[in-house]
Amino acid sequence: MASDDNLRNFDLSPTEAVALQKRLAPLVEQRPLPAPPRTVAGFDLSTRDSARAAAVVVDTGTLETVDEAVAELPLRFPYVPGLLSFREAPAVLAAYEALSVKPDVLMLDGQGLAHPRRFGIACHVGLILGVPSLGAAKSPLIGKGTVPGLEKGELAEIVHKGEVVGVALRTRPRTKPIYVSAGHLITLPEATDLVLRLSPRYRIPEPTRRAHQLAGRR
DNA sequence: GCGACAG
DNA sequence: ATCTTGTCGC
Repeated sequence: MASDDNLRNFDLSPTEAVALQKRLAPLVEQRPLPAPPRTVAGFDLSTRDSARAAAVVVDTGTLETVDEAVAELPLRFPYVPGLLSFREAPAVLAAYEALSVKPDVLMLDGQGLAHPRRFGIACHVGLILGVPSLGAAKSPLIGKGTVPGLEKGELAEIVHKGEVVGVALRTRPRTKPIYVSAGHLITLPEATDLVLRLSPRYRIPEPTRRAHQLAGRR
């Protein structure tokens, strides 16, 4: 149908991409997960001439990797802050399709609602797939001055235009925080809890760490 | 108008 | 993201 064609359209100019974000942002929903998630898939990619995306599905209870996949696609959009999904989402979606085990939640390396137009890559991918998603970024796009306490688990809300759009979360003591925000079909508290539980030892949550390793460089 | 700016 | 070895600190 026509709506599906719109959602999957990445053949746009930066100006058109911004317009599309404004049109799709209202469709993103923040709501509780239907049930406690058993699996979370982390996505990451390495880029050169083409983009190599990797997806790793992790069991939230044991932290074991239960499935993984990679996909390679040519890069067709430049890196523009605020428009990351138009560059990375095609490869991420291909990696998702290649998975045998479909995850309960998607963890993207970037922002969700903590975005100037409330439409970071986690919102975009989650909306396209209709699957709960969250953004766990290594640096902020908005909310730069938000600093949480130094102990693991401490957080500080990222407020933008009067709204709490995410949190800066300390996943490791005295180490730079991870910026968490809801993508689609999940709440911020749920996203924050998941990221923390999936970061038992390192700053970067396990799903993302493993996907980063798998995407590797060539 | 001048900076800032996920990966 | 990518270019790149050793090194300081918990």
